[in-house]
Parts: sequence; structure tokens; C-alpha cells
Amino acid sequence: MSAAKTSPADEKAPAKKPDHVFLIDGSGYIFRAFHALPPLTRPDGTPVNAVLGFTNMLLKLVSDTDAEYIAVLFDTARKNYRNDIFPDYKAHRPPPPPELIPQFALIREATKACNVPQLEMEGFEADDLIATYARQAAEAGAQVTIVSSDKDLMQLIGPQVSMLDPIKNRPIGPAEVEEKFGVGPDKVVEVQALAGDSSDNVPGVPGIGVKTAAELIKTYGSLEELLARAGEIKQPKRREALQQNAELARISRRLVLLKNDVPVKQPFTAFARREPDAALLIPFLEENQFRSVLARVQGQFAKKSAGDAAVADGSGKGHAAAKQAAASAKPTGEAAYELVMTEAELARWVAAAREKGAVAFDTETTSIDPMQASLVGFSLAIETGRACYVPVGHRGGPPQGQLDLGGDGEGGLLPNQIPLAKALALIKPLLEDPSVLKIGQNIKYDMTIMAAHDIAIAPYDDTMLISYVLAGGAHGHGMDELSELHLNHRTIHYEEVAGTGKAQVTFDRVPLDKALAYAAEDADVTLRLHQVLKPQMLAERLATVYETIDRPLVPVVMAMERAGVRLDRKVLQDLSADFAARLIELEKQIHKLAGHEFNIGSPKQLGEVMFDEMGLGGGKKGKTGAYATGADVLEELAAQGHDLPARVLDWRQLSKLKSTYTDSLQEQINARTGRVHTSFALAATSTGRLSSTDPNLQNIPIRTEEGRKIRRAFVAEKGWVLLSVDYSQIELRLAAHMAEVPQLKEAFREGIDIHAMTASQVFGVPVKGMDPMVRRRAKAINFGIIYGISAFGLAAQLGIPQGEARAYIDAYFKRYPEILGYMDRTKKFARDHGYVLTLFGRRCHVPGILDKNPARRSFMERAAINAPLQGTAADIIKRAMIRVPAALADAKLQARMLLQVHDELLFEVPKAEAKDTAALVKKVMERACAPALELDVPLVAETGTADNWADAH
DNA sequence: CCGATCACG
DNA sequence: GACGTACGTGATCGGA
Repeated sequence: MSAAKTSPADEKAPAKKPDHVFLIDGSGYIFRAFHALPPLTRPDGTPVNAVLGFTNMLLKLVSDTDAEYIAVLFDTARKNYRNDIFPDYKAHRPPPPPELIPQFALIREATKACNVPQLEMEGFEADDLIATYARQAAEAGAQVTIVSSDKDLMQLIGPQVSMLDPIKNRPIGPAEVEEKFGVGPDKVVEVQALAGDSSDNVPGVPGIGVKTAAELIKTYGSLEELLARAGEIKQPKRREALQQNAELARISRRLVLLKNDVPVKQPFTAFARREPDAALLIPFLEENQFRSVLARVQGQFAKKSAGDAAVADGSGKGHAAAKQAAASAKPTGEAAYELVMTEAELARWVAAAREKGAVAFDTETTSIDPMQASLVGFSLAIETGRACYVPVGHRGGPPQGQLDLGGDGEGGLLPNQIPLAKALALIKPLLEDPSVLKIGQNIKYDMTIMAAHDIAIAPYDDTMLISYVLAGGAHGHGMDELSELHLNHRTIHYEEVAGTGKAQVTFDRVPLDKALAYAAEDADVTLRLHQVLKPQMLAERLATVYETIDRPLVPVVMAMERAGVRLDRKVLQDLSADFAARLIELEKQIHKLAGHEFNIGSPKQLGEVMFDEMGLGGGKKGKTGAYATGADVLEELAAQGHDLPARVLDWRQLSKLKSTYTDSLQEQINARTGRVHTSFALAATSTGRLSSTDPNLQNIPIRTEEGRKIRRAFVAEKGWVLLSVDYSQIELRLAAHMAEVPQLKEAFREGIDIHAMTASQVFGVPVKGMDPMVRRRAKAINFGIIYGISAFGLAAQLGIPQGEARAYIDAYFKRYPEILGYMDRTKKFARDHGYVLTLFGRRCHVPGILDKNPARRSFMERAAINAPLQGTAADIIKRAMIRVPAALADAKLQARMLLQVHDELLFEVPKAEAKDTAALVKKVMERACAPALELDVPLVAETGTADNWADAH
């Protein structure tokens, strides 16, 4: 012990960090590992898959954690005190499978071999022991980690107690509990008492599941409160179930409530951590033939015995041994990732990738915006677990805000990296090699980065897009989510290497070891996702959508993003100034009308001013209890002659236009290009549409005159003009085709005014001299059809009573019964399959179509009705977009495609080519279905040309 | 970080 | 008949 350690100064050091206690749920792990891991037997035939999983897990936990106390807790016999409360508790559990039985004893042996304390007690479950020690340790001020994924333990989570899922290696916190139970850890017991648990035979209240239970507990706070006030429940069935089964619920609560005062013989301090002992561990591993673990453990023991003074040898035999150990272990996270620092090494990786014919590729950069990003490094993966990272732009540690004196100081490039130009020269032939498939995750990003260095990636696959065609609408398609879903692997998250919030650094400041672990894993995971998802896509017969629509769209959209759109900054500046002045004036008037100043932008304050202070008619709304102050409410009040809401409507409009558009668009102009580059998301929507972000250029105002002024700021470069081409009524045309409505199809073929015709046929009035109000009603119904019409929605849209809306809808369906048939067929298809289809075969998933809650179910039914229409329209415009570049090139036209706004394409065209380009694009768009599909209705695209976007419409 | 609001198709 | 609504997005703001 050094002198410093005993110095008085040290004794006055800040309070030591709280003790950390690890409580491992041994019994829970056995069952889960047994089912999660493939069968595995010792040479003598003894099954050991759960034992191996357990041993791996325990050794990893012990080596990764800083815990001072560690214990594994086990169940004993199957009967315990809960059977006295409820004899059927866990009664229907089948006996454990025969292959599992010998593993119970072996796992206790493994625990002993790992030198970790263990405990079991007659009459109690492991969960009760964990609850008891967790309480004890927390009261002593310690931090507790419960290693288990058992939902029954989630009730213990709190400020000092957390959980860790040992198989997914993922923390379970209040958020995960909330996701599972709909309530926080403190209310889990109440929810379980109501919902019961079929696997443990906890009865609960019949007819109440987790969702309903969470809802009830959120409202009433506790089981007892709920039972006391059960009479208030509106739904008769639910009310009766609660009243009749109150006692069953109370028993259930006692069953799920863990006993945290088991009379344990020893305190948690008896579980002081002990390091693995070679004399115990190695014989055990040999006996069970756990060779990969053995190799790893021997390496660790060897390293330790080599002495602390010796410098670890990272090359030679040790390296090879580590690689060998990793090859047989779980694919990622082990040591087969390589940092490439020389051209020769990179050349070897490139050659190996060529040999394979496929390589996963990923870039690391300084920004999530590829138009502002610089390349920092790239990673390659050529087989599972075999990946490398090639740094080309890493810099010294984080900038200290001090002067960088030395030339090679903190801010300069790290030495020994391959020079960027050399690395690019080596990688370009691979990325452009037509015989090597490049696999990316959101490859449009990497393509954009490499395009800036004059490298075109082809051929390619994109795991994000493959996932999207497989599961669009079912879940997200980010790499982290896909990895957990398909590989059961939690990736290193960007925040974990680059930090978070203010302390976040750009990737060029991430140390090389961390960068390697993160970047190589990304490529590795991408490759493994491809191995899982591509066969699935082929088996599910979804390859056509991917190969004919989503994949070829990637370079097209990339080119649009890179082209960007020109903005006239002066127009925006002047508008901002104009809006600012008018906002100040409106503010004054509004405050005067209110009698005092308040924040007009706060719906809460506005509601209080209008409804509490001024006494305007209107009511509370919504879950939050705040007044509704939406535009519809304000319009109603304004129509009654109230001045303040009318002014607020003006204020809201100008304030929105200024903050969302005139101010922020100016800031989005790229300094390098002088243009605005949006990012189109290819896998974001549930219907197949694109979306646009940073900035969103798909919601630039047009509907009001003030808004249109903003579109005037979207301009073409000198000598060029903007060309807008948009589909006319595409979704309604598709509805006519898909529902096979003869009159509607006929009307579209004749090119007549569809809304007027609908009005005429539904309301029985002649088209000639029609009241515009009648046509407006028909138009609203037609829109409603596309949205999965409801009387409520139509009534709200038209401002008429619901009964009247109902009558319109009935009249419509009577006239066009095919539409009703289409809607019923679509709903049935969605219920049977969980998704609906576009005409091109894209699946749009509608999770929740079978939801027991009628509101949510109706919601999903309307979405199911809408998705084939919206989604087919999306497929069609995507097909057109893919064909446009080649059509332009063939015609030797220079036009650039800039934006897509769902049914519109915007181009920048040399003035002299405007007419030809318009005709060409119109043709491509109108024929976009062919040859895959022939519609019974014509598609019509309309063109407009001007020097700004507003006038091009 | 979520809900309300509002811009677009 | 319950439930609570038109379909699909993204950005901004206020307020916990």
C-alpha cells in the first residue's frame, strides 16, 4: 500500500461511491437460455446448452461489472408459500423438459466453478430472495442490478434498483416496464393483479388484459381504489367483472407481490465478489468440453500471471489465439475486428472482398447531413464477425479551446492513417466493381458521401430498404432496431462512442479503438442483417417491389438531394421583416382585447384568456384537461363576431410562416452550394411514400395567399426555369380502378368534372348550373372515400350535423355500392394478413387491425382502406422518377429533378428546353404503370413553368 | 420530451 | 353498442 493512500488528505476525500450489488436470477436464466440456445450435448450425451449459456453469461458479467457484491439466486422445490394462498399457483406448468433436468445441478456447479456466491431457500422463489436482498442493499445505500428479464421482478425497479436482460445484454428500466405494462414499476403489481398471468396461473380478473389493466390503474391509482370505486366504470361488462372478482384480484395481488422480508440467514455483505479461480474453473470447463470458453479463460489467466509489469502483446500468437476463440463464439463483439492503418492491409481487405463477391460497406463522417459531412473513415465486412475499419480523417483528442501550437498537435490529423487520397484510390475500384455487391444500411447516405469523392457505388443492396419492403408500417428500419429484432444483438450506439448533448464530439475526435469497435460492428451487423433479410424477402416474394421500385430509386433521390433547390434569400428576408412588423401590431391588438399581456403562442394561456376571462362559449378538451384552441375552434368563435380569436388566427398564421419557413429556410441554405438540400427518407412511412426532412420541402405553403409568397422564394438559376408536373386526382382515379366503379371509371375516361358528376349522381341535381355548395359537398365525400370515410369526419369537414353526413354517405354508397364492397374486402384482407397490398405488390402493414379497443381498431381500418390508394400512388410516382433520368438523357435534355411532393415533381430546366422537357416528363408520368399494370382509368399529369415555384403551378 | 398546432399531399 | 375519428407526413413551440 502506498503512502499516499494513508495520507490524511485521502481520508477526507469525497464520500466513496455507493456499493454496487449484482443479484442474478439463476432459475429464470435457465429456462430462457434453454429455449433461446440451440441444443448442445457433451460427448457423453449430457445436454449442456443452458449450462454453456449460463457460464458465458456469468463470466462476462463478472468481468464487465464493477460490482462489489455478486450472488446467484435459485428457486428450490416447485411448491412454496404461494400455494397456500392459491393452490393452483403455477399448477398448470408442465414438468421441465427432460433435456433441462440434468442442467439444473450443472448450473449450480458452474456458479461454484466461477467462484460466485449462490443461495436458495426452501419455500421461497428466487424472486423473493432477490426482492429481499434488493431491499436490504438499497436500504444500506447500495446500487442494485438485478440480472434477469423476468417481468415479475420489474416491480422492484426504482432509483437504486435496475435490471439487466442477460440474453439481450440490454438494460431494463422504467421505460421498458412502461412499454410492457403501460405503467411505471411502482404500479406493476396492481396491473399484474388485474391482468393475471397465464404462465404462472395467476387468475387476475377475467376479461381484463394488460392494456385495460394499465388504463384502469392509471385512472384509479391502485387496485384497492379501483375496487372501491368499481361502480363508476362505464362499461357494464368490465364493471361487473371487477365487482364479481374483487377477491380474486386481491389474491392475485398477493401472488405477484414479491416477499421482500424473507428471513435470510446472511446479509448481502456475505456475497463479496471473488475473482475467478483457475483451479476451480478450468477443470469444470474441461469436463464439459466448453472449449471456446476455456481458450478465452486460459488467455485471461495467462495474461494475469504474466504480471502487471509486462506490456500486453497485441500481435503475433496472442492475436491469433484471440481470433480463434472469437470465431467460435457469438458472432459480434469479439476480437475479429481489425484496424487498417496501411495501404497493404487495405489492399488485402479489398482483395478478400473481391474474392467473396459481396462486402458490407459503411462510412463514418463528421455530420448526419451528408451534404455537410467529411469522410472520417470507412468499414468493410466480408463475413460474419470479420470486419475492419479504415480511419482516414481522425484527429487528436477533443479540442481544448486552447491555441494549437505544435503543427501535429491536438487538432491535427492522427499520424499513421492511410492518406485519404490513397485510401480512396484503393477502395474506388472495389465500390465500382460490377461483380462485387456492396451492402449498406441506408446506402443513400454512403453513396452521397462517396459521390463527393467521385466514386459511384454499384451494384448495391440496402438492408434498410429490404426491411422496408418486408415490414413497412410494422416497425422502424434503423440499424439498431433491426439488429435487436433480427440478430438479438444490441449494437454499440453512436452516443456511446461520441458522447451526448453538449459533450458530443464529431466522429473524427473519437479515439481509434472505440471507432473501430463501433464502425466495424456497423458493417458486420449490416452484413448479418443482409444474410437474414434477403432470403426472407425472396421467400416472401417481395423482391419485385424492392428490385423494381425502392432499390433503383436510391441514386435518383441521391441526385435530387445533391442538386438542391435555389432560394432567393432576399425574398425570404423581406417576408420575415414584413411578418415581424405585422406580428407586433397584432400582438398589441390582441393584448388590448384581452386587457393584459400574455403569450399568444401558448394554447394554455390563450384558452384561459378566452374561456375563463372573456367568458366565450366553448369547452375543455382532451386528456390534458386544457382548452382546445385549434383553428376550427377559433374560426367558430370568429364567425360569432369575436375579434380576439380572429386576430389570433392571423397571428398564428404569420407566426407559423415566419418561424417554420421564412426564418428557418434562410438558415438551411448550404454555404458551399448556396442551395437548400433536403433529405428524403425512403423507409419512413407506412404506405410507401417518401418523406422530407431537414428541411421538410414537402410542406411549403400554397393554400393561402400569404403562404404562396414563400413559394416565390423557390427559384431557378439564371437562364433556367422551374417546371412542375403533378398528377391530377391520382388517388381518386385509383379508387375508381381498384373498387371497379363503372360510372367513376367512365367519368375519368371522358375527362369530366368528377366532383360535379358525383354531386349530380348522389344528390340528383343537373351538372349544369350546379350550386357550388353542392359540388363542395361531393368533393368532400370523394376525399372522405380516400380516407376511409366516417360520418364524424365528413361532418367535421363540412361543418354539418353528423346525421346529415351519415345520410350523404348512405346516398353515396347506394349510388356506388362497389366502393363499399372494396372497403369491406380491404378490411377483411387486413384482418386476415396484418397488411394490405398496393397494385404493385407492396405490403403496408396495419398493426392493431385486430385491436380490442373499437376506436383504435376503426382507426386502423381506415388506415387499411387508405393505404392501397396512397401506396399505389406512391409506387407510380416512384416508377416515374426512376425513368425520368434516362428519358432526359435520351432526349439530350439537361433538366435536373429537384423535389417530389407525393403527386408532383419539380424540375429546374434550361429556359429553351422547358417545353420539350414538360412534354417528356408528362409522358413518362402518365405511362408510369406500364408495362407492369394497365389501369382502367387514364392517368393525367399537368405541367406548369415559371421562374418561381408559386407560378409554376 | 410530449402534446398541441399547423404546414403540405 | 362500445370507442372517439377523417389518411399520410415533419417542424416549431410551450410547458412540464
